[in-house]
Amino acid sequence: MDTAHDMPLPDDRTATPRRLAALPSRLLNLTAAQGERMISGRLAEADARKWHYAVLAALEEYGPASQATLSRRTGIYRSDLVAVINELEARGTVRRAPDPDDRRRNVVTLTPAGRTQLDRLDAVLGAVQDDLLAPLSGPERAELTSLLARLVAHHAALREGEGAGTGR
Amino acid sequence: MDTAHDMPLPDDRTATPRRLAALPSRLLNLTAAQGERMISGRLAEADARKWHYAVLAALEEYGPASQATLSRRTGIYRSDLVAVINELEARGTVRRAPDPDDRRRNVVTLTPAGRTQLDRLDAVLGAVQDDLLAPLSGPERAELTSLLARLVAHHAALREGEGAGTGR
DNA sequence: CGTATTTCAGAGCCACTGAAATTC
DNA sequence: CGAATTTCAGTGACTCTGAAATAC
Repeated sequence: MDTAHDMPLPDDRTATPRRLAALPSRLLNLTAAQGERMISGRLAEADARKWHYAVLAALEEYGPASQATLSRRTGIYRSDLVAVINELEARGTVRRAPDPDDRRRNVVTLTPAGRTQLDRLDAVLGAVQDDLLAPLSGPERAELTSLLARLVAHHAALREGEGAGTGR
Repeated sequence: MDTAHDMPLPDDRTATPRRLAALPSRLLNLTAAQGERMISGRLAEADARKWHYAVLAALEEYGPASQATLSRRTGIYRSDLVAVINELEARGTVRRAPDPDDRRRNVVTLTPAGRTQLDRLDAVLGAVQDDLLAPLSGPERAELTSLLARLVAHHAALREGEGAGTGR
């Protein structure tokens, strides 16, 4: 028997083609998009965007840093980071000041309000991860995270070392 | 001991904050983005985009269909599907004709050239999946795919059953 | 009438490029 | 001089909204 499902409706007009249904890159896209939707929604309620969290987290862990360093640590493009810092500064969660040791740079510093906000966002993001991974058990979540982390590390390493040889 | 690694360089200015490093939603984003980059690059060499593959695959599996049906099966927005069908039609891989039974509709049909192109794209996409999942063993790839598929199914089901409010 | 389909016009976000001005 | 930093201006892809025209 293969009708013993309580799945709602494998309607013919909404059925997903087999080639697409099992395509890892597609599943990654869909889950990532779902996460994005949840996160931007829930963060908007806290007057924040996901980049805010990344910057605040980097500042909390490593202390004050230049924008270029923050860009490398968060993966946000230097160009786009400018706007993010503007927003954070406007909310009073970071301070931006010229670096006296190297006058090309700004030093970005976490404020007490920023620390508080980071805690708030930690809670929000934690809840979202929970909703996102709801159908998975604890060990399964750990397994998924570990597999993804390995993929990220692998491709990050490739990006690093593409100076001379193949050029892809 | 924690120096027994052959990882290249945990440089201080490029180090990823712990909060970000283990965040599932972030790992999903990064891997999905990596896949996107690879796919759009490799597909461009075959004069295609990923939506092309989705539409061709749907047509191959279920036969001719209206654009609305294709939209439901591929997840492409009705609005955006128009351009995709235009592109496919221009390449001779699909045919679009008014449906005599329901004159609101177009019937989109796969051409022989479309079938050939689908085979080509199958090969390209297969190779990309392989590169994307390179660091994982066979069973690990299957595990990842299965976990992701469960997440997708779960959230898709949630989206279905929210009828009352929005009217969709 | 309400509903479905195709289509266009456009908003918003994101990743990314390019270049200018400044400073090292 | 070359290189790094901040900043702005802008492109292209993708998701999604809204509305019009047509037909059920």
